[in-house]
Amino acid sequence: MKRTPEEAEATRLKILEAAARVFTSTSFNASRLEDIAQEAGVTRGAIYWHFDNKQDLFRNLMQLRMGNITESLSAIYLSDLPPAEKLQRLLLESLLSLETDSDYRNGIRLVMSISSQDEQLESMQSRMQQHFRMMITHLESLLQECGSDGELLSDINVPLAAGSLVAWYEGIAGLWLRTVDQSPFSLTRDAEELVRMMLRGILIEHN
Amino acid sequence: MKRTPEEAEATRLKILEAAARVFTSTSFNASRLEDIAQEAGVTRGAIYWHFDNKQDLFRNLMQLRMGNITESLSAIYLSDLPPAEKLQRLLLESLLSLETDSDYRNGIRLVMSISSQDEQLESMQSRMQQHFRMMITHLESLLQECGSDGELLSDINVPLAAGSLVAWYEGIAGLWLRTVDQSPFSLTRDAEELVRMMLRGILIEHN
DNA sequence: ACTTTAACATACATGCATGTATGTATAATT
DNA sequence: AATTATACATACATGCATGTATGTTAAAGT
Repeated sequence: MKRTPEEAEATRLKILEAAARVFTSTSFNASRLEDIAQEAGVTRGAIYWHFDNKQDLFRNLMQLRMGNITESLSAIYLSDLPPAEKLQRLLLESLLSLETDSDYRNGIRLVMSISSQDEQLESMQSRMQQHFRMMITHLESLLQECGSDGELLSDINVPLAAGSLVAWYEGIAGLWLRTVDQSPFSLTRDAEELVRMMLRGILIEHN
Repeated sequence: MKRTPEEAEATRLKILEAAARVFTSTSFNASRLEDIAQEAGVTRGAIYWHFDNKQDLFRNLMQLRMGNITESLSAIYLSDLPPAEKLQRLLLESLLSLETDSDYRNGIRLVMSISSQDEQLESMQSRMQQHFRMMITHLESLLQECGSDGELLSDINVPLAAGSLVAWYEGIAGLWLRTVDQSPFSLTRDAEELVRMMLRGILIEHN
């Protein structure tokens, strides 16, 4: 039953994709390796061949998805738009991607799911903290640039505003992900207004 | 080993308090009834006497804490302050209570912990959804009143603003609860500024 | 005083998901 | 062509937390 390297890699990816579906459809603990294997069309033996254990599988999946997320965001971050526009686009894109990009959505869902989970995942927890701190830092420097451009309201505390923005985004994402079908708002329709409302408390408006 | 009704009620409360500590110190699944019993100074037998099972224990605890939370908030909500001030105080009090009131903090922690947990708690999940929808509805009517007072920025979509406020609060609370010791902000110091920043995008400012 | 029943403690049964050990077929190596 | 190592499948062992059944003590009823 030996496979070619390409076949092996294919089943590895199938397992990861199946894991993504199962993990995001429920919690880490409630996800049985048996279910993941079945979803991938293999047995648990295949999973234990490619990954050390359940936690390792989750870690690999997270690393993959978090990479995608930060990549798609840093594309905007590294562009040469004016900082105020960068900020607005960053928030807008993040919100819209939740509804339009199922990979991104499931990635975020995965990321948020470990917030208050088992301590088996505490290494992931600290990685997440690190991730969010980095996001806050990025937003801080963006806001700083906005300040240099005179786009910032006079009495804004930059680190506080950055933290508030990240928290706001997490909150919106969490609320929307929980409701999905019967959400109080549609992102494709309302994202722009949500961002405008939020930034109005931080940036100077000019139309 | 029969106890007086007072003694029995005392141990019931001891179990609930112990459950609160254990449940909030980790996840629902990772919390063993053995640990809770030990924390309460009883055995699992006592727990199974007072409660049907683990889920029932959690449900009773949630009901208790959610009652306290909504009670402390509706005190402000039902006061006869002008709506704009009510809104500001509601958000401010909610944030400050996180840091000052450990019962409230643990209640919120409990509430937020079931966001993406086992489907054993799906009845709790729907109750939570209901709870947050009610909060959104309350905020909507408050914002509506603000509108009647001419305190609302002209182009505000009230339901959207209400949802955004709830999401923002959840986000701040979640971020703060995860960090606790090394948080990017201190609530007692920064809550007022956070609220001002947030409401500036919704209400008309006058000083 | 005797019986009953409440409020637990203790002991036992059970399931269930994980992890491991072993089997097997096929690709790669010599 | 024979051997070896790979990529799994299958079978087995283990632990562990839940739930249940039974035992025990003391308060309440009669």
